[in-house]
Amino acid sequence: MATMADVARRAGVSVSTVSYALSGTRPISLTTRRRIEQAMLDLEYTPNAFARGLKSKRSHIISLLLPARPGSPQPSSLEYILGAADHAQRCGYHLMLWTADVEAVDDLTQFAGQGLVDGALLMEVRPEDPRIQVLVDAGVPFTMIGRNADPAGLDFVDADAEQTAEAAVEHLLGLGHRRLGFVGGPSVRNPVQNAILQAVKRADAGMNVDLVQVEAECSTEGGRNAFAWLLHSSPKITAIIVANEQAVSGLIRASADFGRRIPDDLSMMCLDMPAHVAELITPPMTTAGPSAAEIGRAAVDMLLRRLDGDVAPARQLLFRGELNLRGSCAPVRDADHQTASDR
Amino acid sequence: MATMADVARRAGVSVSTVSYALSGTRPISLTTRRRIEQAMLDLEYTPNAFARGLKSKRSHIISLLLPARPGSPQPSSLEYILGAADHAQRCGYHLMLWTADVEAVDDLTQFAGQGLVDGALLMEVRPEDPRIQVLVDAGVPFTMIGRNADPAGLDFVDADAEQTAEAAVEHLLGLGHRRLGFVGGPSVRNPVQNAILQAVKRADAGMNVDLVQVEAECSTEGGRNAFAWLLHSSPKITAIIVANEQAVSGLIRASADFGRRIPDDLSMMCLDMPAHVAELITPPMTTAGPSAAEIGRAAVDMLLRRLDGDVAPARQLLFRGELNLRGSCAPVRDADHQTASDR
DNA sequence: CCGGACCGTCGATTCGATTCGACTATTTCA
DNA sequence: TGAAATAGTCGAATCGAATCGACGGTCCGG
Repeated sequence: MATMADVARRAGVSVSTVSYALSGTRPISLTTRRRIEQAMLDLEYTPNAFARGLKSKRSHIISLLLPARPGSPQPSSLEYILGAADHAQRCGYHLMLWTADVEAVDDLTQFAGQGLVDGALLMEVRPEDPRIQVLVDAGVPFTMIGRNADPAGLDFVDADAEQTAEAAVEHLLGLGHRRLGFVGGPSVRNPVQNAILQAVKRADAGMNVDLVQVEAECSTEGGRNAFAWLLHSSPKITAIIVANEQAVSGLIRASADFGRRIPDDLSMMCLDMPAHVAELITPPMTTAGPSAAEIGRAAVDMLLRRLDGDVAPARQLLFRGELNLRGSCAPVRDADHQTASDR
Repeated sequence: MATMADVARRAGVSVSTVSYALSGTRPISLTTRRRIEQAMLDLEYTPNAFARGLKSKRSHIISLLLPARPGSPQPSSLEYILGAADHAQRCGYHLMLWTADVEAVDDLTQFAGQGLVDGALLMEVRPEDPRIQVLVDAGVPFTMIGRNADPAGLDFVDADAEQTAEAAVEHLLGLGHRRLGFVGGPSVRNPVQNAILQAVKRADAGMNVDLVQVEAECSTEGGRNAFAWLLHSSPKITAIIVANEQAVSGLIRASADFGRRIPDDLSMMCLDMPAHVAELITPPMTTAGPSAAEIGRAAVDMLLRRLDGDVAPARQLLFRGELNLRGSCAPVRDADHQTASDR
């Protein structure tokens, strides 16, 4: 309510002096500073965000671009959001949510053009993501959480898909599994899918590993279908790696329907699933992947550095995915090696 | 980038004319309007949010106050957030996240004083919630999602705890259960807990229903402890109603440890758990409660109405909780009536 | 045919903070 | 001792849009 002019009047100085006292841009004598501070306290003065933003071209607001149809939420999104929001706040920034679809280019253009936000965090980045060009054109600095097909020259934070895939594959091979399945999401050219393939190839030193990959829709039904397909293409399958949170329920349900007990008959592991969700599953789901909250925080850090004038070449940060062993993976049973096709 | 002055120059009119053309506040001739629109297109003009906010005292930003320690997120929060964000956006508003703790009164005071937001949505409202006074003092209109101890005169949207409790209790009694348990959260004076108690009392027409209530911490461990306590105080218990998402994993785990199969030996039902989470559990969890996304939307609606100058007395909206029957509740077995104490 | 009601437009002021140039008083150094 | 640097403060311009009062022109009714 109170304005700078009010404070100035009460402290018996000019408006500019108050401003300098607040920002520290120019030296102010101790006595004057004290009077001003007292006046600010008395009047409960809070600088007006708009006036400040108008003149200084800095809003201290960053936005989180999260294309999300409400109704089919990914639980892990929440971790990113909270991780980012919390950290941004600690750094003196506000976090604004932008949920419009990836394709809503015009809306985004307008949003970016308003000058409301200092920068943006991009989530659910697609290989060819139209939002990137919009932000570049509008001159809004941004950091991606995930990455597009050609991220050269762009800042991003992402899970280390190669390393995570390797850890996951290694674990299952170590348990004796040789016939693996992979369930991905519907996104084109999922980097994780590729990473798994590579990891299997690399590890496959005469082990004769079999890998079947399938893309599932993000729903229980999608998971069911994926499971049926997997079993159809590789009846002797003993372990499944899932990179699609929303399909897990269907996979579990279907595996029960097909009479495959987890982990006795079938091991299952999910990538990038939050711990509290994994704990809910019976048996508790073994997972692999970095902490979403931490990635969110790192993305904020990276963005804020740019806002502070960092002109270094594009920074790209990968997060190691830890393996969280719970109860959904078990050593392969010997019987499976011989006769696993007759169920 | 382009300003109103640029547009005015290009269209050969004055700044004020452009402004009137944009807002429609005063009549503008068709030919002039067209020239202006063309100029705006040519220059890709977007009104500056700060200048607009400074002059008009309206930011078209609302904030969502969601005290959340990242690390222990409630999956249902995400539904509220996305429901609210999406709807706000549709209504031409931006949604800003504020994650500071309920007790961080000073931070909130400053935030509210900045004039950045037109209004606020309050989540995780406590019986005695200091944020309420802060917002009232700052003159920031707000709507609560949930309610405090004395919500008279305040706008809120909430689940209809009485009705939901009644539906839940009725369902279990209908299945023959007479020894019930209730697991609540750590919040003081949880209205749901009370509602359950009342519902049991009301329904108890000589049925001789037994109800044991316990508060659990929001964690797997909390759920485990609650289960042990429940079993200790009421060994013959056959059904549990849970109003604490984060304790469910512990309850499930403990019930397995104690050899109680769900739903054969023990029925379990969770209030206000999102469908996609309930589907993950084995067996799929029966739930009761309204749609979080819908509540989020309704809260936005209510708030925006106030921002549009609605001066009606406080609006208070309760949402019916639908029962979603999945697989975690079953008819009580007759044996339980006679000898359920000897496990 | 003249006065008032409207229409369409413009100039000037305002919102509240930032910042540049200028000015005074004091200090520093050659 | 005089020139230059420094500390401390002020006034005024500025950011970009909203809005009020005013003004010339058109139209209508009496």
